[in-house]
Amino acid sequence: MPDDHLSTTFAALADPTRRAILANLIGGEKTVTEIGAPFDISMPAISKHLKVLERAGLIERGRDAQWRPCTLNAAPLKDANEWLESYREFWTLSFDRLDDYLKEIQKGNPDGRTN
Amino acid sequence: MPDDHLSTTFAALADPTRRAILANLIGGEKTVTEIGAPFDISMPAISKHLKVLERAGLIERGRDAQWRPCTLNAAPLKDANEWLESYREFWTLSFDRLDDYLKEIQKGNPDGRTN
DNA sequence: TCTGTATTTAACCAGTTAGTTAATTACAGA
DNA sequence: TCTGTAATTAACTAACTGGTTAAATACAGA
Repeated sequence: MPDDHLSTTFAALADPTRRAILANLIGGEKTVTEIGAPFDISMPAISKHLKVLERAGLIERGRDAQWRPCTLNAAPLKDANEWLESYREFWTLSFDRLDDYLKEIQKGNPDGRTN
Repeated sequence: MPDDHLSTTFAALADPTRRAILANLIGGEKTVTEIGAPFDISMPAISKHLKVLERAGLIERGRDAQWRPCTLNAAPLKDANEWLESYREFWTLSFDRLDDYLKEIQKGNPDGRTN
């Protein structure tokens, strides 16, 4: 995995377990055990996922006795969102649009415009 | 890499070469050779990147004699964008906000609110 | 200081990724 | 049909990923 900021963020998001962890942290600070509870994998596996999220800057880890509470840091998602944003005009223009276009023709609107 | 839709999309985006290829296709249809030209890697390597992008549904490939023109299909980015969108309220609330908060206190606004 | 709980590290494994070079396929045109 | 160009496939390699189990570390409290 290349080590630039955006690549690290997208790579961290390319795993459903990690996305679920982030979603879970929306509810606020959680310990590692709490984070791991919903998943059917070992604690070391959770620990590794947390390390990936931490390296991507998507979580922060505190210290409270033997607990290491994690909190969400969504800041890197802002950059990811900005990257995606420049494609916004294209995702409406893709297949969906073509679909609409074809449906429009079938309805007897020969120039295919919906507005 | 897990094979769910969103994971495949994010994984495809987790590489700067592939993101650059997509950015390049904003300019319209391109052949494989044209796509590869800016990069210092072999054609087979480009071919593999295109296969990853195709599997993620981010490009489509046509046929014109011995050329295989590629076009951007941004549709999968819409889902990625929607996933990110649910974190929007949090990325303003993270470190940046904390920064603002600290600056606000220093300016002598004891309750740290900007509004 | 001993015990129990929370978490990480070490060592390992199977599968994937991103790249390589060499060979192959697909096609247009002389 | 032969030649040149476009692109993919094959075979290989090194590094990374996501998981495992077993061991180590860090801490609170009796």
